[in-house]
Amino acid sequence: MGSEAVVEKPRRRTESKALRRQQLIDSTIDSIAKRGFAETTLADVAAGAGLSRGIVNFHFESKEQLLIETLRHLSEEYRRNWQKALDRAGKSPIEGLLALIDADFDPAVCNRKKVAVWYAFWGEAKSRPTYLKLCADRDEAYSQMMRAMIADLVQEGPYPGVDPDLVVTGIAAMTDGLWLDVLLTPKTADRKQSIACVRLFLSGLFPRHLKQDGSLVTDPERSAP
Amino acid sequence: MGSEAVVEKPRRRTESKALRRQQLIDSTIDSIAKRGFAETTLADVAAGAGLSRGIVNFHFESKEQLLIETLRHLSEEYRRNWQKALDRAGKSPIEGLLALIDADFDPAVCNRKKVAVWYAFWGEAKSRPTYLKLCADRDEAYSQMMRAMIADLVQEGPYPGVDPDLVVTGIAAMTDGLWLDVLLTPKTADRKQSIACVRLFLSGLFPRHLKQDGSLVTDPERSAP
Amino acid sequence: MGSEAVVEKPRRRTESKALRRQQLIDSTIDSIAKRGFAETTLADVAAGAGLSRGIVNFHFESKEQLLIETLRHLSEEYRRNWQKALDRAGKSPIEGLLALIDADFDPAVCNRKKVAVWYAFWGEAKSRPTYLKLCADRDEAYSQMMRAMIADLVQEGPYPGVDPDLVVTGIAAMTDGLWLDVLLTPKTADRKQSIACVRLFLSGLFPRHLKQDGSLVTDPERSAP
Amino acid sequence: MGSEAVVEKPRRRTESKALRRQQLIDSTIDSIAKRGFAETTLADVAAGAGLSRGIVNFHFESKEQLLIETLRHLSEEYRRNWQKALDRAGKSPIEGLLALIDADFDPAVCNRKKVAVWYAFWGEAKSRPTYLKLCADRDEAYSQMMRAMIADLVQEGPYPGVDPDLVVTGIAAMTDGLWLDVLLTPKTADRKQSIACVRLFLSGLFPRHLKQDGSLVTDPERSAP
DNA sequence: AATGAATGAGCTTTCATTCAT
DNA sequence: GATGAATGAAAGCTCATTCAT
Repeated sequence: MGSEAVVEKPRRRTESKALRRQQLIDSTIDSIAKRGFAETTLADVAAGAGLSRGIVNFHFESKEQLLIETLRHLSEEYRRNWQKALDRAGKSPIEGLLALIDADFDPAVCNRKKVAVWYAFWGEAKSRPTYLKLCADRDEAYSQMMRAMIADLVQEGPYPGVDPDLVVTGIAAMTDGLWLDVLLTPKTADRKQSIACVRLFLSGLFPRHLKQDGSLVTDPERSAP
Repeated sequence: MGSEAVVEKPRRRTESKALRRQQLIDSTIDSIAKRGFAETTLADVAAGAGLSRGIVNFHFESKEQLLIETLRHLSEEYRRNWQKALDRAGKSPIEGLLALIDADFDPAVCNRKKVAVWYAFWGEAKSRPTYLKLCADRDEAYSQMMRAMIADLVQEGPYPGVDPDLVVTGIAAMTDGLWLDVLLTPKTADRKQSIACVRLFLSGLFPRHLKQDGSLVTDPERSAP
Repeated sequence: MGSEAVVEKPRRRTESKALRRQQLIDSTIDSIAKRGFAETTLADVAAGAGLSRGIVNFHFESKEQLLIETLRHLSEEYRRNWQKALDRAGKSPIEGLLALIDADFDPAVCNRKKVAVWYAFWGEAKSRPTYLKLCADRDEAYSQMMRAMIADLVQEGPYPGVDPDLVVTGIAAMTDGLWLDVLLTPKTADRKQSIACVRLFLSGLFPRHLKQDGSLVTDPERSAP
Repeated sequence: MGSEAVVEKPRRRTESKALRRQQLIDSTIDSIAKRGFAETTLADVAAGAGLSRGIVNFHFESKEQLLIETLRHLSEEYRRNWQKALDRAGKSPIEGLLALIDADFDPAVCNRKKVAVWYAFWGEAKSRPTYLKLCADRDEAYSQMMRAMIADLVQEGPYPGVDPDLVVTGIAAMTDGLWLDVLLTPKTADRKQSIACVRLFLSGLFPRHLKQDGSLVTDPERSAP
């Protein structure tokens, strides 16, 4: 993580196209994180992958196409990460919700390099419709999945008067904003604190499921008060 | 707001330096919002301001300096906006807090153009230390001010077990994330809903001050429960 | 003729070298006619022949060599065309001359595609000595053959004061110029008119052999005046 | 003629735009004649004009635009040349016609450099609609002007049975073809011979005006036969 | 014999910066 | 102060050529 792709051994000239594309996407992510979006050149990307200058236009149509594929890759990786977390989590809504939140701060997706790249794409989204669409789609997939979960939780509570849509919007927003802290103040932002932060706010809304310290309310307790 | 700067009348060749600088900064904001950070050129900026090509290097040291001044201007505008809101607000912590939140979604600072530019700078922050510093400072100023307010609120509650730092982090994060919605899904994100969203989460933490529907608890009620 | 070479059936990997070379030359002619000389790439040529990218450098030394062979092929085809016409023509000088002129506007050599390619090579001739030589040789072969024919005609007339060399130069020039009309104004230039044009000019010089309407003077008439 | 533009003196940085454009067009003509169309790069053109690399895209939109303007310039120069010749010529049709033919072989327009460039453009005409249009227009202007002249001559003769359109086509074609000789065999092609060639063919069609040796028939003679 | 991934030189183009006016 | 022509470095991209397979 964070280092330029290094050529360990003189690699065979012909590798599978998919592998080459992945190498180039990885190098693109490295470069955007390191140099920024505006300063990333195809020469940087090629050099980072230990390949020759013309390679990108060979495997991708253009620089723009490479960037789009990079964003697509990032999106896919993000989606797979929370999907996997959900698969592993307990069946109850609150367990699923917490798994999802943990996943958002999993070092695999939430590290300074990846976050920097996400912000780079968001930063260009307004002026590039394709990015806008891909970013909006990512959020939409995440939100849809979480909405059902929160709705169940509200019913289970029950928590009358809590609008699930508003909760989803808030959690998703808080996550993105906490990522910004990872980017801007990496010293003070850390996984544990970020998760605690989200749980604190949730505990206020869902006291029958979550204590203020972020720990889960066990069923016997819940039935009691 | 939102349109390229237009030259209404043949302006006098000699205007004050400050005015020229402001014109160029405004045009820079317009261009970043319209074309994106990476695609903004000095020619665009000059043309947007109705001025000649060489003008930027005359009034600013370089393109980089113009961008830095633009970010500084944006930061300053943001700070003045919440400062003004605070000055106008009631003296109690909860009133101040709500005023602050409202200010964050004031159309003057939270519109798609300005938000796009903020994200553009955040997107470049990792690779440009100066931006990083300016962005972190903006957040720090905001957080410091809010921290005192939340601390008072927690004491006033009292809300034992609520960590003011965590609350500040969460609100600030949620705000930034809600801005992203303005950028990515302008159709569905609006001021009223954003404010409602933040208040909902606050109501969970500070029930003696804020009802779930986001309205203020009046003092007599509070003394009751 | 006129369309890109199409691969009808999965061809055997091993075809005779000569056939491959011919395929590539045909594809080169198609590409130059379609895209122009400057825009013709080896990838175009290979794709047009339904073959792989590296093929040209395999069957020809280089792109330049392919182009030279293409010009050579064109020259050869042109020469064979008038040769064949002469073989078929009557033995008299005027019959030979008319056969030659007809041959120059035979659709096999004088169609918009082929003419475009000829002009493409002429267009590059000044800066490429090899092209210059090949083009000059083509003209020389044609002129030499025609010179003898005209000389006979002049003697047969007799047409004292008509310089055969000048006549040859003029006819050859008119032919090339009429080809340009095929290239530039294909709508109005056609075989019949082109032939009529050349014959009109010849009728003025050789009135004992050719009438103003382009038809042949029969022997009995000729003896008369 | 024929040599690269040379920088005689350290020229002032700011020259009129028109002058710069002309310099670049001249350099383009030099380069196409020297290196050919396909091998002419903007770097060559800029260097030939003694200017910096980026200059062409500054004064012309693109390379293609420069080439189009070059062709336009060439066309204009050609038209002005025969126009001027006509203005100077005697009023009679035959005098005008001969002046026109002389003009076509005037060293100002018919020299190896210029002819090479004309052929370069003709060589690319099929695949570039703009060139095609410009070239066709050039021919059309020339033909229209000459058609009237020939029609008068035919009437004056009278030369019943001579189709003026066919004569115009033939003369124009012969001219273009004789230019090709200047390009391909500069040693043997010269102004005097080219003019003699055209006149020879005309003398056959218009014997009351032109003798076989190319000299003019004086009026008294004409009335005689 | 044939393929097509890979190379890298060189192209057009862009653009921050300079500077004579 | 302000202009905009000019510069030249560096970008994205093209493509002839090479070569492992």
